[in-house]
Amino acid sequence: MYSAAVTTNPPPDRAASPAAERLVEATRELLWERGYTGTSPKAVQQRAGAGQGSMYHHFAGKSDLALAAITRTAEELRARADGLLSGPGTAVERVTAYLRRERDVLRGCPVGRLTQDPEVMADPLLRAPVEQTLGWLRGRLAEVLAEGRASGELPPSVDPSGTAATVVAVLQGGYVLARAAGSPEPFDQAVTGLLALLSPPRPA
Amino acid sequence: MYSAAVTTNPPPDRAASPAAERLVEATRELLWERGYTGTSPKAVQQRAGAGQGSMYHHFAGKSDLALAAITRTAEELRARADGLLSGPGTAVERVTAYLRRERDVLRGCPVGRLTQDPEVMADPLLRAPVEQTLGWLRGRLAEVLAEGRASGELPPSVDPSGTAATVVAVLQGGYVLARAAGSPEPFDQAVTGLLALLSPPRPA
DNA sequence: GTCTATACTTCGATAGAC
DNA sequence: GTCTATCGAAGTATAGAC
Repeated sequence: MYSAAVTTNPPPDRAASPAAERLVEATRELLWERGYTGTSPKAVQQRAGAGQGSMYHHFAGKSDLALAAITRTAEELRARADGLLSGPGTAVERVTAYLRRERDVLRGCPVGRLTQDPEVMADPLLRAPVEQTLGWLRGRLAEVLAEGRASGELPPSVDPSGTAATVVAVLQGGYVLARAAGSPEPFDQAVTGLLALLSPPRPA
Repeated sequence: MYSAAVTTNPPPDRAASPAAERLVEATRELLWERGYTGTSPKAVQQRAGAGQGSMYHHFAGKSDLALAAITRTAEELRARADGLLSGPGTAVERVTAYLRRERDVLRGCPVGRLTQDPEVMADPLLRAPVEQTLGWLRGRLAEVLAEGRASGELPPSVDPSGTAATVVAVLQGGYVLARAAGSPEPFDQAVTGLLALLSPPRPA
């Protein structure tokens, strides 16, 4: 019941016009790179190649633009994750595929990043997609891990909910370590370390 | 060799005067709460109860103040972690103590947070303490995990470096999940899930 | 050491012409 | 729909008096 139903809908009405569309995309990029506080309307306009008037015609203001951007980013993340977690393979294979999927590690997670922005977290409208997306991801992973336990791939000692939180935390924290180190290496180490714990080399 | 040598030195010269000291503390708090971009000199002055002139007398500017604040925060984190990791108990007990230590989960990690601030990461002076602290933490944890493997507490399949990255990532990512959820619960779940994987209930 | 005054820029938004 | 003009506030500092 947690699963997809993610038909590739056309983007929301907001992006009906080309200018609005470019504004949303520019905002998505800037929120990812600089966060909400670090992103000014002017910077968005410049990256989008749109003028002041155009921006305020299509959007009520900075937070309205951010809402459109965050909503779309959250939907994308969810669709991508669900594609792998609901794909072919055993439970452990699917979790592994998700953990090992190609990532622009040094850029970090465009959703998790927003978590560090007090202005985003203080606004219920902006915060909702962040909370929901990460909540959904934990839930979906818990389902897959529960499958793995039921099928005997994973030992009964594996608690699906807890382990799901561990898995997502390793990803989110892996990004932090990678950025601190200026290298994707710690991210890969963290993932490898987790997988070694999850499916150890056939103990007696 | 990674271990302490952390004598409780008096704070750096910077904080010799009471005003400078209050400015550094105010900056530490604000960096934690709002990040570098979100922290203005004026806000620092107000929280410190110091005037414009006072601040610019003691510090060259915003980034100089931030350097003093970040340096101190990094030193504190390291001292606290080392206290637990070099304390009494078996290797797994010490790692567990570190993972379970009391934390203000919703506030997150004052060092890991800076990782999301492009202005901090772009400045080598500000970035260095972040990189070093998290690097040191991974190294120190790897040492403790290696002890645990040598003593038979942990299976030979546990790679110290990788697992150390996993442990730190779970903490950093746990903060992210907690902030997203608005509750410490996912953090605790992630830690519990990790510990269950690290020391499973006596398999055959 | 600390204060006040001043300066210049950017932020986030509105107004009204086209 | 988009442009330019304008606005009041805040950001980040410098200058010089006390």
